[in-house]
Amino acid sequence: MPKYKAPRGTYDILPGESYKWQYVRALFRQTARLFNYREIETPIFEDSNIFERTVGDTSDIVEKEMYKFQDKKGRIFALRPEGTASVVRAYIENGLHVKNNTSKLFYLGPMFRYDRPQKGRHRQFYQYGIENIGSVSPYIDAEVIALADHFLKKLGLENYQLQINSIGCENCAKDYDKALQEYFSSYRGELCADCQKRLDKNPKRILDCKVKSCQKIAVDAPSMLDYLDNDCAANFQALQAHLEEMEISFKINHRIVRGLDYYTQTAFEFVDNNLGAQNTLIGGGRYDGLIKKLGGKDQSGIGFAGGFERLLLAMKTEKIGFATEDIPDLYFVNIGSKAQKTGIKIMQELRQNDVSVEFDPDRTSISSQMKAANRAGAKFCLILGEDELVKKRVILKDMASGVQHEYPLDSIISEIRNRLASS
RNA sequence: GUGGAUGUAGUUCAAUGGUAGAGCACUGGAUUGUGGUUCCAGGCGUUGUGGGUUCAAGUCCCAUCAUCCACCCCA
Repeated sequence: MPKYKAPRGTYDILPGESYKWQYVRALFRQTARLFNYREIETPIFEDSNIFERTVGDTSDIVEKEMYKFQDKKGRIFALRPEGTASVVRAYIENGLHVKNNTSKLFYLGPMFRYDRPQKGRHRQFYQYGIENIGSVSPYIDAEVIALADHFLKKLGLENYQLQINSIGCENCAKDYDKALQEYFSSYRGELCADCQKRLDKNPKRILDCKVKSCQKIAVDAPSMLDYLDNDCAANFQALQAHLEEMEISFKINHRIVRGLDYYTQTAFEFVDNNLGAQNTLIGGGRYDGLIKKLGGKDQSGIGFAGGFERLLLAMKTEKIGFATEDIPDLYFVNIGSKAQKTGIKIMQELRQNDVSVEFDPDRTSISSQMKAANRAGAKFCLILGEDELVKKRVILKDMASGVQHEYPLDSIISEIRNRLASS
């Protein structure tokens, strides 16, 4: 019936939900700070080349999911489909490497992909993520994972699993792709149509296929882990050792293939199987060529990103509570216009003293004002009528207990402040 | 991009092709100076939109848009 609706795949975060978002965002910021990451905000649109050159121009994201548009000068921009490329661009452009050898950055905000909406998937969705640029130490891989794990635990989630893999450096990956192509070629006719395409374009994806006949064939496919060179293998071993030191449980899943082209070596996912088809809570990995590709020094980086929607879904299925919804401290109930005048002055003063006050001038009867106070969840009611005005007193009522007392007008502010402080 | 299901009041849902209804929520009152319980009263909403079939369409058909779920992809 409404004339206008939110665009497909987008949605409004309404007051009944927004406090949950505040809560998870605050928790992520806190967690990032524990590990000394600092917040960065980048534009939500960028030169589309930034994504096309890094995410991979054969990936679905740039092939069909980007919101691209031209501005009045004909420049081609894209709404950011992910965060890493933008952060790295900002890192290079602002010379952040000069200040420190390594940069530890986190971000949060909306991302955009022209996808078919489904559970846990939207066209405008909200991600949080971190990037650690400049270090090649596998300890950092472990610490990045630890941060993600810490965050999920802090939220109270329990039903997730960490899966790790190494997809090797560029050289290992090449050898491995070749090996896969050799292996799967002999089964070409038995693979599904999609996998036949994947065989030429991106053979690793066959390992991920959900078609049963493909899975059967994939069981005996060569493992990436056998194709890692000495460095990559050592790093992967070191990562596992660090995770064990940190007592973070994980599972090696050599079928993790991150979708974005820039990933190398460490790849990991936090998966929650109660979420439905879109079950990746957090995904991340190391990206070695990315910084150079965007015009920076030959540095390495590692990071992850997670979707807030899926986080909220997981919290819902695990029945985890949030910090309470915002409610007013006080509701002002007035009877008569004279009382209202005095009340307005008191409210002004209360708000200047950090007391939140609600008042509805459209409600006249005291009964209806009390009802509204109750519904708003106010802790106290301030009741002011003609009688009190004459006595220069006001009534303060505790809504939970129903107990009320009169106080002199000139002491009410401090009385309320004391009562709120002790409640 | 593909497939399936679904679109009726703010919301959750009813209505053998024949005058569009209920619960919850909301507003007012009972209580003209006191909330939560209770009772009473208050509902035209282009039945998502546009066509078509029919004497007659919320109901059947087509298209379109949207939602949900899955494929795909990914956070």
